[in-house]
Amino acid sequence: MADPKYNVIFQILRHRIEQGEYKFLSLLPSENALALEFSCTRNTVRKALALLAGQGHILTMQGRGVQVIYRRRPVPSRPPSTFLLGGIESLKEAADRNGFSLSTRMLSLEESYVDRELAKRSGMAVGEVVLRLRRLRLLNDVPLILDENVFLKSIVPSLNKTIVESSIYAHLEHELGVTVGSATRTVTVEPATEDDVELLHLGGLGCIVAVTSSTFDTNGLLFEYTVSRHSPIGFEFNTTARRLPASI
Amino acid sequence: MADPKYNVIFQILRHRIEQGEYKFLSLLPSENALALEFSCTRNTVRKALALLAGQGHILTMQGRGVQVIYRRRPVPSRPPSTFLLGGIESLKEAADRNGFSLSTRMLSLEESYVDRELAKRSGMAVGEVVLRLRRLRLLNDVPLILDENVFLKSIVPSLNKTIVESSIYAHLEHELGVTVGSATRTVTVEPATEDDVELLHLGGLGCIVAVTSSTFDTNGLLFEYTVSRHSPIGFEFNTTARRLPASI
DNA sequence: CAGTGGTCTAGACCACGGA
DNA sequence: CCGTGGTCTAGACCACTGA
Repeated sequence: MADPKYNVIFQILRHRIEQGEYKFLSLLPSENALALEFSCTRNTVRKALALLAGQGHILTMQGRGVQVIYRRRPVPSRPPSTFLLGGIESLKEAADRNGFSLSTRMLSLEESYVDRELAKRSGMAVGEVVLRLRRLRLLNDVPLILDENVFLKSIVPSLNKTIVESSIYAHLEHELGVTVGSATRTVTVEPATEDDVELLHLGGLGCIVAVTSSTFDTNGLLFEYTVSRHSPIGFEFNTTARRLPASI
Repeated sequence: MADPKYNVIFQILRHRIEQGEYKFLSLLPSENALALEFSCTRNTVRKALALLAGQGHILTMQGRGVQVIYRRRPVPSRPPSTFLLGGIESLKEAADRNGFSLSTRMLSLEESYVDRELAKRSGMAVGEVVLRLRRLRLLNDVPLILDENVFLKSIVPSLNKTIVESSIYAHLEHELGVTVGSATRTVTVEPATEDDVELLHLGGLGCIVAVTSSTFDTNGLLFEYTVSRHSPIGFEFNTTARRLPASI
């Protein structure tokens, strides 16, 4: 099964919602009707609906129906977030999807070890051999993000300028066969350092947004720890919250 | 069914993980074993596991098992986020849970209408009658958040200083019978205004974190629009991302 | 009352991983 | 090969909404 049925249904329904076929505040066809249309059981439809709810596209109401709560957003002035929709998407993918040009400049690349301090922050074991990488990322030629990546050398044995300035994630996925399983992220705001001021376009603001991220591959190995220092200019992070038991 | 079985299982498993009974990087019992333990089917266990995965506590690996990826976090210096875990939690609840004192000072409260500009931002209809409210919120007596709430008057007919300075959400839920269905939030960073500088403890930083939020009740009515201006001092926002199809 | 979404069971088949 | 998680079906019963 290349693409699960619930995922196909999810894509179709999302498309209908985003194209306005199902309008803001209107009700979707009932679960039974959708099950009939897609020749599947209610359970399968419900999984597709759960995905839509997770994106903040719909709201299910017991006894009444499923309401569309998606509103078209104004076109963003830069990719709204590296991490849209609770999913996992690389910055390059996000830029492509929104029609922005992304370029990357490698600042440094070196082999190193995990010390106690990094171990505490990242969750990696003390003494692990890692590659440390610093990159400057420009959106539409404006330097907006300073990335500091740490990769486990056992997973990512080597990197070079070419890989690092195109897309590391494409390299990981296609060349190394690494796929991301889960990532936990923390967003904080910090005073800009001299490096930040020198390298990033901060628009006069003396702070940056730090997105710190620990990433597990699908084998359950914590292989990446990254701190992305974002210029606050145009930074946007979107998320949807809902009452807990509705997320099934 | 007061509390669904999958939710009970979820709570139990989460407790075991957070107490270290199931350790970081170890495997959970198999789904079949858990189904046996809790006298239910695999499907029900899987719903509980989906909730744990949604919190970044576990990572499921096909053919291998379910790995614990939860790490104990250092005690935060203030409640890490109003909106932990993709769920919905009021600031008061978050403060209580983390043992922080929260106090609130009402700055203004007035009746108003939704104009075109607010309609565009919030998604409310032009001309709706609303209550507009400004509050200063202090954590451990430090003024850290400036809240600007807009409530639909048809849902929240009246407010007063007492309600507004204790917990609006408790009032909504217990007195008015309003429950939250879904909320979409956007996090941005903005230059501090004069008001911000005067009212908030900014620690010398010239910016604030704006968390903008549109909230639907369980009847599918967009009844609240809020902009919370947070001091960047200690601001922290946590989230978990995972490959999409795993969220079922 | 009929129709909606919410929960749960029983059982099937598949894809993947490791011994 | 067996055990793991991933998908899906068929059908049941419940809780809630609105006519």
